[in-house]
Amino acid sequence: MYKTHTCGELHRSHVGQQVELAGWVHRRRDHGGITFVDLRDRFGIVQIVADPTVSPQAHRELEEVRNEWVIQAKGIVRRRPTGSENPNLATGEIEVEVSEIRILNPAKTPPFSINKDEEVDENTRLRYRYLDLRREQMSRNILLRHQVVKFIRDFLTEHGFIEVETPILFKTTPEGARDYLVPSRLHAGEFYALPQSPQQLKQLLMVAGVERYYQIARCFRDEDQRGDRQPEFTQLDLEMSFVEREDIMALVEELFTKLVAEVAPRKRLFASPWPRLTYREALERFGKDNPDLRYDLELKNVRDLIEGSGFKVFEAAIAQGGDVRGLNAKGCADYTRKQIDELTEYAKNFGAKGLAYIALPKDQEMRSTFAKFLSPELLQALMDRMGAEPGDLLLFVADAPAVVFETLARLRVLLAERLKLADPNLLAFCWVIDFPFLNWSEEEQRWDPSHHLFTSPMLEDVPLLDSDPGKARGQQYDMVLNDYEVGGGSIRIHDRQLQEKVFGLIGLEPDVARERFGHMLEAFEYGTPPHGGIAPGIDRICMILAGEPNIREVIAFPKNQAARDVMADAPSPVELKQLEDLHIQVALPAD
RNA sequence: GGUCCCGUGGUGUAGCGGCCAAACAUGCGGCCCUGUCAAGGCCGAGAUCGCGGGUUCGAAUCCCGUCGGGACCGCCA
Repeated sequence: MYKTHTCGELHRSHVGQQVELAGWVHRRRDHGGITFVDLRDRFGIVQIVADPTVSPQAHRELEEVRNEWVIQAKGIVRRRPTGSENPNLATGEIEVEVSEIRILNPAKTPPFSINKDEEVDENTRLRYRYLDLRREQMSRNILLRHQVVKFIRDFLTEHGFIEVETPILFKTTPEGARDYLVPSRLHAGEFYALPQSPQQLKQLLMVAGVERYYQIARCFRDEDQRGDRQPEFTQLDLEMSFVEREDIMALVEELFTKLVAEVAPRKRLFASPWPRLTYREALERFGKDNPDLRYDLELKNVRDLIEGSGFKVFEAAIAQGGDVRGLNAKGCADYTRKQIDELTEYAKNFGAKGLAYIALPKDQEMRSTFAKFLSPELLQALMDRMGAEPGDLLLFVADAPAVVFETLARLRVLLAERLKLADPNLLAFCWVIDFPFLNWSEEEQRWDPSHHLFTSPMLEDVPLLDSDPGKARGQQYDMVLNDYEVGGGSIRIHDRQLQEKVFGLIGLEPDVARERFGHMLEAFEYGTPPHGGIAPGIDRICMILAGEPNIREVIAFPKNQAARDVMADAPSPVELKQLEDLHIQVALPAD
């Protein structure tokens, strides 16, 4: 070993000890006569002192040394002279008086500073990710991620789970996201697919009698990127046999409640036990099924109040089966026309034709897009419904229900951001349950599973699959945290007949279903336990626990928005020979 | 496929028609300095303003295109 101690562990109890340290030069302060170097390793920073009268060799070597050089230092730990302790440093009570310095590897000046927490262009950070990861914030994030995964592994192991690896080379499932394909050398014209999740495999492990499975599983989806989406990402994939919805939810709730206390003690839970919302309730109150519960700003249905008011915009929407709902932007009555226009423009992105509003300034006259239809009684009724008082701004959307929900949900998030309503130290976990089992897809003209095609309907709703499939509820549950869906799961179908029925409902021809999922159907005939599971997203959870704005900050080597690794420059062209081995011809787009 | 935003020394910013062959901070190089810890002092090097075209007497600044990056929509069972 190059070191007897880590930089971070040294303490006044080590005073008098001869130590050997190795690490990176974090900073160097050359006073001419005496030189200080902050030596950094993963565990912390310690000050080493080179006094030319004690060791001319060490002092001379440190004259050469620059930031990020890798060095080894031998010396004696001693208390710092009184008055020169550094309370900002964990090791600030002591220092190491060096007797010998060995330069292990010099370093070029890095393209950005490692020892300072300053904004750097992300492209540059990604090109030099190995340097970026040396920076305190990134190394903290990577450590946090390790602690999260470690906690999960320990917790689940204690609860009788075993981690089983599943294949990365598997089979295409065209009904989900776009697959990443891997050509087969041995089977010309055939392809493996990288798993979008180990869904089928974990169910087959239940058939195999594993009963309690988990995996820190890499998943792959070839879709466009977002701040919370990468082409490859990591899920805690988990499955249990002989359980019902409640069992999974209780387990996961306990897991993450304890995890937060352990690895993010400075964060507070918004509510424990976690609130549960039905899908319908989430929609009614927040406009979406992954609501941020950290603040109120709830949607209110005002259709019954407004019906018959004579305001054409509202009446027309209602006549077409639409809704009228609103939000109370507390204290925003002084928004200018321009600010409201901005909100309106934003709302139009989501299909709303416009925004109706009532501004209620204190000491001034009310302003409204539909003032002349607002009788004193109607105004009062609206204010009562919206919980409004002078100073507030009421915003309304009248449209098809889906548009109303989407628009108001977006406005709610936007306003909360502007009004700083969301406490960044709060973790608002909640469950959303009772999802519709199927959603009607307009463009495909058929039913789509709202979760995935192995999700079980509520057993009491199975008869509805024949009579009124849209009314059936699924045994699905989503885990939501601060405006993000961080996990989804369900009780699965474990019966071949029911599975085939669902395949039929979503328009999978029996022969296609057998070709793609024959192994599942067959397995279900060999004694399959009732089972279910969930798959929380590790990246998103770490991102929120770390307080980061995107998932790339908690992934050591992420891809950029164009799904490129800018450090290694992947993807890249390959040798013709490689393509020939794989029986692949490249057909580039014409232009 | 679409919408919006950004691109100025190594890094982060300022400048947004002439005062700019570009300013500030930091970093970098040299010299001085024995108790600093974002050490300090002095000196110095470093950008044809992403690229191409256009408008103009004059462009970092305005326009068009292009490339790169980011946010979002579509997409993500």
